[in-house]
Amino acid sequence: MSSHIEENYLKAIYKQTERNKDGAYTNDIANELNVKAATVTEAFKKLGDKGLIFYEKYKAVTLTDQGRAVAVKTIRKHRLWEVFLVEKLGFKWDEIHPMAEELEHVNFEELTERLAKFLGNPEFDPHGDPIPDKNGKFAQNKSVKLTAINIGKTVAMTGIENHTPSFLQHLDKLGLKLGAEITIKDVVEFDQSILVSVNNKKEFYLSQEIANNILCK
Amino acid sequence: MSSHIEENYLKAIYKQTERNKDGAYTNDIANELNVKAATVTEAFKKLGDKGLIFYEKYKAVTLTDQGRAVAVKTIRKHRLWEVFLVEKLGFKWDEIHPMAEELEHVNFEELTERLAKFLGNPEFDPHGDPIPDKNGKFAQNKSVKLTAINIGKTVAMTGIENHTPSFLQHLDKLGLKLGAEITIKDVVEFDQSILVSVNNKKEFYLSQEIANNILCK
DNA sequence: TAATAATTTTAGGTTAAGCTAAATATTTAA
DNA sequence: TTAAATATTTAGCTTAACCTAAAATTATTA
Ligand SMILES: [Mn+2]
Ligand SMILES: [Mn+2]
Ligand SMILES: [Mn+2]
Ligand SMILES: [Mn+2]
Repeated sequence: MSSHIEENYLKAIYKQTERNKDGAYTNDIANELNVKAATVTEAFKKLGDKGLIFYEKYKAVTLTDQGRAVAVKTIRKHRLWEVFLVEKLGFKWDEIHPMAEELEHVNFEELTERLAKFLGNPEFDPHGDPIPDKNGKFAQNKSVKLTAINIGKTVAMTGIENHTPSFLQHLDKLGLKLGAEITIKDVVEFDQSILVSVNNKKEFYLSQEIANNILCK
Repeated sequence: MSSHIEENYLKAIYKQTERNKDGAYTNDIANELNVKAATVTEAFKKLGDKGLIFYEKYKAVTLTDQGRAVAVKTIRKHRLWEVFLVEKLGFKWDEIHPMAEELEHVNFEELTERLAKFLGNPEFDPHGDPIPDKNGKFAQNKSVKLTAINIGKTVAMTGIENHTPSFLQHLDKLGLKLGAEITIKDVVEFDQSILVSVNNKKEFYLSQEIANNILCK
């Protein structure tokens, strides 16, 4: 299994396990990576043989320490390149994911570490996601969903839980970027949408669906 | 044929054709890419079918316009990343080739063009090799080999014809980097080695072998 | 120019990573 | 608690990119 492909499987398993700590099911990964379930079963067998995941037929898989290390390193590379693309090359946050998806597979430890230093050892990527350090440690960010904030409170936007370009572009249009000060003005009982003001300026309604995908603290 | 592999073949054919305008022979490419001759024959057939090279059995192959465009774009990406690695990340010129060899295959036109701009649209890479512009045009650099310079003349070092780490490291040790002012003090009749001074300071002998791999103007 | 050497191609095989269709196992719901 | 639905695995195929060994072609040299 080429390292490129291996890294994509391990990263997908890592992310799925973050959502559901049982682990990752065949279908989860098939959907994430746009391959068929049968293909994933084969991949699971090989990753199991290599000691990168725990695999038992019909059970959700989880990462071994070794597998997790590969996944976390890949995430580190991905997020560092995303910072590079935004901070140095001026891309917008909705444009960078596909490029980082390729750059993350260039494997030279010295390159990664020098890139990190060049960027000032950032702790968060342009989407507010934490960048693990070279030992695999993530900065703790105890953010909560915007839907959990009470009326009257003001919070700072720290991240998002949906990375699709359409969601990101919509946030841009609303002036909602990382660091924005959001005040909860009201909650509509009928549909749970919320009335917010941003940086004490613009005021508008956000659907529950949107508010659920915004993290803050 | 994955684009990654295709680009490596086309780049190798391009470079070989620069050396020998007949084109590239099966064995040339097999040696360059560390694969067997039979593998190259197969690749030639596929590249021929795709309209990227002109292939006739037992003849040297040459690039079509389309194939040349891919090769030149790959060279552009390679050399831009080399500039990045040296100028921004502080790598030395003997360390960068393997990393650029991977980075060159990340294919997003906008990324390449923004990288170029970020680097100040450089015309030469850290080895003095010209970087084609986005239309595939190379800056003309009419450099000549150091062995072609007469006694008494002073020239500026502009490039090299050998990119091995050991050669590059040796040049470093001698203080010979791009831009260095080299004065030809003497030519030894016995072995054609030359006595040079660098930046009017150090003076030493260079074997013909070495002098042949140094370009200047 | 004929024999030898070198190069290239062909034939046949392997491995990785994907696929579809069918078989099997697990989960859900009547 | 069985039947139906869903999920996973197995079996068998395909394609790309490599390989070795043998055959064919081209180039060199005696
Ligand atoms: Mn990826
Ligand atoms: Mn991100
Ligand atoms: Mn390459
Ligand atoms: Mn170079």
